[in-house]
Amino acid sequence: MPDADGHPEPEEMQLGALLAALADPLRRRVIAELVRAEPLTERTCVSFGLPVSKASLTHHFRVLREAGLIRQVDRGNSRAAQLRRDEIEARFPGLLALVAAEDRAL
Amino acid sequence: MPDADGHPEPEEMQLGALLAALADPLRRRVIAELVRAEPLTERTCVSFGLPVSKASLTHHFRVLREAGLIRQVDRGNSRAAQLRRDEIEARFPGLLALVAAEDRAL
DNA sequence: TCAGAGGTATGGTTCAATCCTTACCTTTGG
DNA sequence: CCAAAGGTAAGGATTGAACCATACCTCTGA
Repeated sequence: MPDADGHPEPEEMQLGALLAALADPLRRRVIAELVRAEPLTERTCVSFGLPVSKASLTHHFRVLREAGLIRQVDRGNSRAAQLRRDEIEARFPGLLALVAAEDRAL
Repeated sequence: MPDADGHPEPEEMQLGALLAALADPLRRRVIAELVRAEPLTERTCVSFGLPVSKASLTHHFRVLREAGLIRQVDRGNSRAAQLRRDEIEARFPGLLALVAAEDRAL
């Protein structure tokens, strides 16, 4: 069962949900940046500078979280988003590399 | 430019379109079967036994074709669908393996 | 020649994704 | 204490995806 914040366990991750999450260009941009960053990088939603409202940000990050791509942890003032790199790589090897390899010019 | 039937050239394939096409479980089922089959296997739309109408079949196979996943060639009586295995593998290595590795119990 | 199989096109419905605005909560930091 | 920042929730508009029924086209094969 996913935890209270909707993080699925690795064995609960669904390929369909991951692909659907990554089909959106904004969400793919977030994941691509995290893949290219240092392994344990933590970022706030706002820090990606996506051209949408705060409410839409919440939506997109929920999709990423519930698919299992990111983990969001409470940091008091904010919620830090972190790529679940190793867990994804173990279950769906090569997936993150595909996203990272995409042309940066979206 | 895609040809008259909407087949994109390898360099025209968009990761977003491929992921969106593969996000649908029926379409993923088609691709998974083709990946597991003999390399040059040709199948008709109907042969996959998908639980949708003929009109919906046309829709799904168009999505697969326009994303670049399959090639549909005229065989007179019918149109044969063939996986564009090598072209996809060259441009998005590992993508097909992910689909093929998914649990067969959809 | 013509019935049937494989596909496509059209028109229309339904449902979900995306997006926004507004309002509100929590924590930090002055 | 209180303003500002990060984030969520609720409500509503818009768009597109998926689906079906029907009609139609083309080719095969009896």
